[in-house]
Parts: sequence; C-alpha cells; structure tokens
Amino acid sequence: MNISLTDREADVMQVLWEHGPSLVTDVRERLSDKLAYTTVLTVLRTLEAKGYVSHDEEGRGHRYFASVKQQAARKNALQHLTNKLFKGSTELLFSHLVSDQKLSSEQISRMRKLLSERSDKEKP
Amino acid sequence: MNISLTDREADVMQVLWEHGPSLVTDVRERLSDKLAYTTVLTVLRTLEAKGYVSHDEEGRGHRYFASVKQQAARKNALQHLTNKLFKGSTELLFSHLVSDQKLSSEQISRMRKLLSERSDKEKP
DNA sequence: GGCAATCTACTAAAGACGTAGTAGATACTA
DNA sequence: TAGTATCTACTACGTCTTTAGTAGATTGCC
Repeated sequence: MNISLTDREADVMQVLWEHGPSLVTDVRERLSDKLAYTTVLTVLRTLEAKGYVSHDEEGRGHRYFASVKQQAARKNALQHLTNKLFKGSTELLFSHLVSDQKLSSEQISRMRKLLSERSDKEKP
Repeated sequence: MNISLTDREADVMQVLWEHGPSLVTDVRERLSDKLAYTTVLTVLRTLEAKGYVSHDEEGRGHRYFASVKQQAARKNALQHLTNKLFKGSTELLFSHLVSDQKLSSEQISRMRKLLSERSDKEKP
C-alpha cells in the first residue's frame, strides 16, 4: 500500500501512533496547532477515506485509530524523498545526513554502533 | 530561506541542477514524464515566482537556471520530513534507514567509512 | 420534559497543484 | 513577403488541501 500523507495528516497520524485509539477531542488536544474541533474531525475522516485510519463506535462518538503502521508511512516517505531529491540513492541521502546535518559526536558514535550491529548481522 | 518543492517542481529543479541553465525545451526533454511544452513553462514560472529559479533572455527565449542550491533544498526537505515523521530526530530517521531499508553490505561499509571520516574530523 | 452540551454529517470556500490551451509576438524559410 | 514554427504571457479548470461553519441527532442535567 502506498501511503502518502499531507503535512496536517501526518500531524494527526502522529497522535494516533503515539497515543493509540483516540476520540476527536483527544487528538485535537494533542495537536500542537490549535484547530477547530470540526477541522480535526474532517482530517480524520479524510484519513479514513484514504484507508489510513478506522474507527470504532463509542457511545455517541467515534474512537479513531491508525490502520497503517508508522513504520510503513516512514518507509514510504523516505522512499519518496529519496526518489525526488536524492536520485533514488539511499546512500546519497545518508551522506547528506552525515556531512550537512549538525551532528554531535555522541550521535555519530551511536550511529556507528548501529551500523556495526547491522553489518554483524549481514555477515555472521 | 525556506525551500519547499512540490513533486513536479522537484523534477524540474533536478534537471536544472543536473544540467545547468536550460531552455524550456531542454528541461522538457529531460523530464521522464512527457508533458506539454506549456506545462513545463508554467512550472518554471511558478518556480521563478517562488524565487527558486531565475532566467536570462536568450534570443526570443529564456534560459532558466536554479537560484537555490540543491544542497539547500535537500537539507530543507530532510528537515521537514524529520520533523513530520521522525519527531525531529535525525537519529531516528537514520536508524530507520539502517534497519528497514534493504542495504547491501557494500553500502553499509561505505556508510561506515563515511562516518569514521566524519568522526575523525570531529575529534582530530 | 426541556435546555444545554457534544457529536457526527454535510457543505463551503480559499489557496495550491498539475496540466494544458489560446493568443499574440517573433523569427525562419521558401 | 507570406506562411510556418517557436516562444512567452495569460487564462482555465479539475483536484487536493486546509480550515471551519451549520444542521441535526443524542445525551445529560435540573
């Protein structure tokens, strides 16, 4: 499934991923931008139409929950970005990350550790 | 400057970054999707309105060129993605890259090399 | 039971996106 | 010089995004 989120949709999905099934009010409160109740509802309904969230009935209201995994959304978004701006090369993106982003030496060593774990797995 | 490109705009910028100042026809030919001449022109004019490209007159036509650096656009886009889907954490994005993307062991070793060069620079 | 609060459903409207056509100017060609 | 090709400028239009209001149903309180 191809997951493509607009900015606002991503905000809302973030809340659902982080806090699990939520009522409209819950989502609304957790968004950093203050939006009208109905606005949040509209976004949720759009997401549902796209198949990224579902809901259960709860009393009078609906409890919405993500029906796609955060990991999948991240993967899609990264893939998309890689294709659009990094010629499809994960490595190119990576090297940009390393050379252009301000990274502390702690971050770098943690990243090195991650990589060495990974390559241990590759050739056991 | 905050650079934000739509998908199609990114396609066009890619051409300009890769091939330098170009006529509309040039850009058009290098795009993988075949669009009408006027469509390409429209995109270029939009980009110019946004301040991402400029043009010189050349004969009857215009020669368009990028006026923002590819690096800057990449940085912006990565930043944006990091904020929207990775809680603002470059490290989180990185770990996703390492664990979820299919990477060959060659890629991994090249990435390790990049990182060690970088950490050599950090603590000389 | 009646009034206020709270929900969803539906509608709206402005702006961005993506694509492209028409008009009018300019240059090339036979 | 008349016709054709090639450019830009302007306009258009359907779709998506973002935000939110109104209507109508339901529930809870007094």
